[in-house]
Amino acid sequence: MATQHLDIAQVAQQSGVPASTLRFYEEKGLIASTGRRGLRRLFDAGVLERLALIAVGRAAGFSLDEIARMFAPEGGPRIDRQMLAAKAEELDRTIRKLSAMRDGLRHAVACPAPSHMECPTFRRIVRAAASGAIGAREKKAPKLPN
Amino acid sequence: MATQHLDIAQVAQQSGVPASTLRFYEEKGLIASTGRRGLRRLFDAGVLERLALIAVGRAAGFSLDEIARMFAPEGGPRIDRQMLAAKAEELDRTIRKLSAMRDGLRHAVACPAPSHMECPTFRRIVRAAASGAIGAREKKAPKLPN
DNA sequence: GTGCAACTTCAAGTCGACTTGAGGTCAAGA
DNA sequence: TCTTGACCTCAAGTCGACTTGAAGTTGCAC
Repeated sequence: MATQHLDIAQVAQQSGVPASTLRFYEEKGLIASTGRRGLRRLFDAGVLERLALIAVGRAAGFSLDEIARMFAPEGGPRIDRQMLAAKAEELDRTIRKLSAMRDGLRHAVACPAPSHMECPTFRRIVRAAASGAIGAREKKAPKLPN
Repeated sequence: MATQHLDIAQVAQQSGVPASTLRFYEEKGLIASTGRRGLRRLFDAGVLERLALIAVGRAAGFSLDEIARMFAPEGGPRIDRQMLAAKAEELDRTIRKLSAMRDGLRHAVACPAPSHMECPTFRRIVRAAASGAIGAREKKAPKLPN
């Protein structure tokens, strides 16, 4: 045998991704099964890495369709580098905002002000984090596990 | 007049948040109107800051309910500092993952490998970003505008 | 006083990402 | 051979966060 084959239950167990989600991802073209044993899907071990990639992409706020577009064409139509660069920029802005939010939360933990909105430091942090976040609706943000 | 009053259309225009969303947020208790002119809601100018806060919270991946819990009780039951600290930690982990993802994307832009999965650098970055992201499903991550 | 654009309420619809349920199939162990 | 349990398919349901639509009301310009 070439690479190791795992059935769907093993992939689910090793990745933590439910079998129902694996089927759903396959249907969406995000992962591919390499065959069947009876009815059961078999996956190449590489699927685990791919799932990790999908998880990270989701964590970064990309939709499944975007992830598919970014990584699906293995040797396909050629990946859009400009799009990737734009995504990296987007991510960078997100990171800056989240950093401000984190600082704001840490401050709130320590701050004695009765309501955080009355604390000038907190308000300054919010303003920093919010610059541009408002008034330019596009999509929204995701929630990370772990 | 004490503070400046804005009607819902002005708030919508200045914040970029649709009036329907403002009504929805009010219903959820995230913002409060200070009165009415006829049927029309009037808001205190401070609502703009509050909306910014909500936007940043969303960008950080918090649900509306979580945001409400974090900031709603203006002088209320007392804010849960431990929860805020935990959120800050969570955010910090998210930020590290997103940073890895961003680096991965930037590398992908420059990398000549035919498929990114075949590039050792990219795979290393994915592994770094994924550590813990997989196998510990809980929720998912946000998508930031702007 | 009359129009009407812009607001109001309330219920229902939408969207992405899955999950759940009903009914079916199969490989492997007793 | 027969059971059984884990998988299969396909349709429908769920959840959060809004958006849309129908039907009603009203401040303000004329």
